[in-house]
Amino acid sequence: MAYDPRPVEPAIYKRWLEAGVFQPRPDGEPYVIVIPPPNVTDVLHVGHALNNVIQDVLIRFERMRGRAAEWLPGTDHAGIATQNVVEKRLAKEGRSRFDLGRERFVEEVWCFVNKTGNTILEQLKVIGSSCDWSRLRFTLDEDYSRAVREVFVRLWDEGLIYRGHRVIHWCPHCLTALSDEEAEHHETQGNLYHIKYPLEDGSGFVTVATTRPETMFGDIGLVFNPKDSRYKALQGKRVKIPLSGVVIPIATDEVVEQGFGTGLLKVTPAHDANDFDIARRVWPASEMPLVIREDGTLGEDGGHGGHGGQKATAAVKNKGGGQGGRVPAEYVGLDRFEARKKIIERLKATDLLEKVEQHKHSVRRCYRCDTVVEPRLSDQWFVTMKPLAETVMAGYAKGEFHIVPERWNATFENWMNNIRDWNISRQLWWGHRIPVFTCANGHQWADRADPQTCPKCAAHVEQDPDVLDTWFSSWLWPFATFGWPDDTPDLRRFYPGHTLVTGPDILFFWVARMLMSGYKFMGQKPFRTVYLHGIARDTKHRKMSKSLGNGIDPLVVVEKFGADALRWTCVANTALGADLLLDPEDLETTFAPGRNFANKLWNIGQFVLGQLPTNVPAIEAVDRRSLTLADRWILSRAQATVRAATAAFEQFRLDEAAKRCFEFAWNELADWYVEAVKPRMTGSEAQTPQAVLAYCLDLSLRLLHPVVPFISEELWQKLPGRKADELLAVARWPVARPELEDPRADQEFGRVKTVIEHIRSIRAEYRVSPKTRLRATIVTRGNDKVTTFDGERDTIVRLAQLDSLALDGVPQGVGAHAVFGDGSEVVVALEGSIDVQQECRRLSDELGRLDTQLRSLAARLTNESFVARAPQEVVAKEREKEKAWRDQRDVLAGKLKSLGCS
RNA sequence: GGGCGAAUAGCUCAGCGGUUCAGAGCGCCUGCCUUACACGCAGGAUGUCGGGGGUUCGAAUCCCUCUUCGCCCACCA
Repeated sequence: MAYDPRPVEPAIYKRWLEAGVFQPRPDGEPYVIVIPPPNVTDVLHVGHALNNVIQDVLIRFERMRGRAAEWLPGTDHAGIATQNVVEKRLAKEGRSRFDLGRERFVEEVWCFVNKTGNTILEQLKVIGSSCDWSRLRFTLDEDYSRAVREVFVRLWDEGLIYRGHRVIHWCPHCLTALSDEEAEHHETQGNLYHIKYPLEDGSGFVTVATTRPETMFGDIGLVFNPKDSRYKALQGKRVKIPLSGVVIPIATDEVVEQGFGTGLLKVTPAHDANDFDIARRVWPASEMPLVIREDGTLGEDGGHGGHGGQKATAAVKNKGGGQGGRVPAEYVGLDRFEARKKIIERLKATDLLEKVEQHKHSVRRCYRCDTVVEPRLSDQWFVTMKPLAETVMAGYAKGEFHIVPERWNATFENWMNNIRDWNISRQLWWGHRIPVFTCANGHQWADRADPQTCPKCAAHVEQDPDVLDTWFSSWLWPFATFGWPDDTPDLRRFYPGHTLVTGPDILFFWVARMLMSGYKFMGQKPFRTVYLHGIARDTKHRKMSKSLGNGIDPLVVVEKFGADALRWTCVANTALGADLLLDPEDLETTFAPGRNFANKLWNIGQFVLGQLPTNVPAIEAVDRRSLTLADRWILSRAQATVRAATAAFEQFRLDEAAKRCFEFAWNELADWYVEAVKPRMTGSEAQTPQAVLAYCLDLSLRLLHPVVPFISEELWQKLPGRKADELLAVARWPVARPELEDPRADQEFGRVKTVIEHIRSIRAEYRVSPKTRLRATIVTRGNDKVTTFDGERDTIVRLAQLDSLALDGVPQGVGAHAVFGDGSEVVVALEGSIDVQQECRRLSDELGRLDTQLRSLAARLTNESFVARAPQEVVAKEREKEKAWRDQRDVLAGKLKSLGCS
């Protein structure tokens, strides 16, 4: 019967919850991880699974090592994302948020969040996440909101928050401003349109290259590089914007690259950050007309940037007459991309389009809805980031925290050292409302409370309508979750945390900013280690995403293969920081290894448990003299495994730790020890192997528990002597016992394995049925002591399926030979079925292989530089090897001769 | 334009600062339902470690360079 995780996993999880083992023990040194809070509306995808499995492995490892393990869970209100989800639902009913109004809309969102917000948390439980659910947080919790507000007010009072009038990224779909980080770069194949701007004086035209012709109604001038001799004559002249006829000046500016396009640049200050800077240098008094509305259509709606601050001057003369006539009527209301097409057609028709070139460039898109972002002049709240970043970098330089893998250092440093101010206002309704108040008399301040009247003049006050960027609340996660700004016991105990586990995609969004807020408000780092894991991708290396439809539903995987299998794949297939590649087309290949391993463990458990009496002696109570070579070998391997696995976990090499434990359980314990020990399991001699088996199974389960917690717990429960309330989840992590380390046993049992493998190999080579028992003889030489094999004679007989094994006798009749060690031989009697020709070929192939190796070894050893410069122990080892091989070769050669091979 | 990463068996990848490192899983071939396990057991085959150069006694492993992919950053009109 194969192991079925389906009934086991939920039951085990329930037991953990009931026992309260996920809450940190009251004593002991804390180990703290704060979860990257998933969006409340999220449903679990593989990315979450990977992220949370890694955290769970680390937290379970440290919990077993006796730390007070605190894994703080929670969710993020995710302003834009959540608002979008609810708006989409409203849209299905033909309604918009404007129909509801702000208050009712926010109620609607709360309603939705309260109903569906726990979905992902329940899913995290399904995959085994051992979060401290008693400390669950949400970024819109009352306490948490207080922290957000406190931070805002403090920054405001320090003058680190300011109103900026500048070109920001605007999403025409989400209808909000975005930060630089939220506008993702996408390399795009576009066009460079060469457009003719007629000179005002009718003396011809100049050509300007642009990728965004639809912005031209917002042009306030053209510039060329002062060094550009081609255009000297244009200085001071004016041109007409095609299709609108608005007259704009020509000037010079250093930033214009002569080699790009025509060397003439159209300046659209309200829709291009670079042009904004140019305009302020060249035409400081100029108006900056907005010609694309908030929704992405052409027209002049004023909007957030409508009050430009500067008045129109003579530099811009509106030929069409009248205010607001910059965009010709036929384009007003057209979507920007339609407008682009139409404009190009018209330009072509009026012979004002000189040419169109293909042009690859980076287009920014909204990280939430993928809409092409519109640069737009606007008034927004910004945080001055430089001082915050500098504090972090001072701590970073002192090594107060570090990033693994290290290769992210450069990226992190580069971003921090070139930090730009953070646009924190969003034109949304869902989120923390910006606590800035303005009275009728123009007094403005940030407030912890909601004032009704102005403290200075008692006038009526109004609160800023916008909300804060979601990340302005999540950047406080490591301390706001523990009660800050109050000085709580939790905060004192759990700050700073230890390991922050996340993907590199939110290094800037979240990690860097948490560091800044941590240093700023807590006076020190929020965590010691930032562990950046890979990203879940499909086999074509594409990020898994809903839109591509290449995702894998972790719950389907759990249903088909079990949570342990899912976890196994996440852990074993991702080397430190490497991406996790999964094939959505072939779940079997992707997840079967974990399921198979769980099944193997289950069966090892079935066997071992079946052998154990209720009172198994502890391993330390076993008389050392009763240990056989096989016992000593597996016990020694166990110690090596403990050391290797512990070290690997400590270094975040989860894949290595998992694989090492896998090898111990499967390849060493099951494949060799269990098979070797079977004959000893009956009778009075059974006590020792029982103790060894119990010890090895217990050890394997402990070591594997962080990775496959369910099956390990299930089996561990069944070990004899378990008290009813004992749980593996809080059992002690094994420590290597030096007294059980036995390098000699490693070596000697290694020889036993070699002999068995040789015999098996010979059997296969000569196609001897497994049913046929064979007779074999071992002739030892050199260090290959006959006593070694004598002690394990039964093992060899059993595992090589022999009839009898002679030691140091004279091999009878004809047989197949294998040489090993210091020229020792194993001879398998094969009267009748042996083919001398075949045997000759086998042996001479072997001899050939040996000769080749020997030659290269000899070359190395006769190389004086090698002997002189290589480390002594390397040379000594090579010498030993050479001697053994030489002996083997001599024996082989002798055999060939005696067989009469040519 | 700058930075980073990847190129190793048919596939997905290990190989953690050099001398049994040429590996694992899956797939493939040959035998096996050997009373824990066919989600298994045993035995096999497959790679000029992307190309070129260099350092060294010795290089998938370090340095340089080229090619191909991917990612991040940038005021690529």
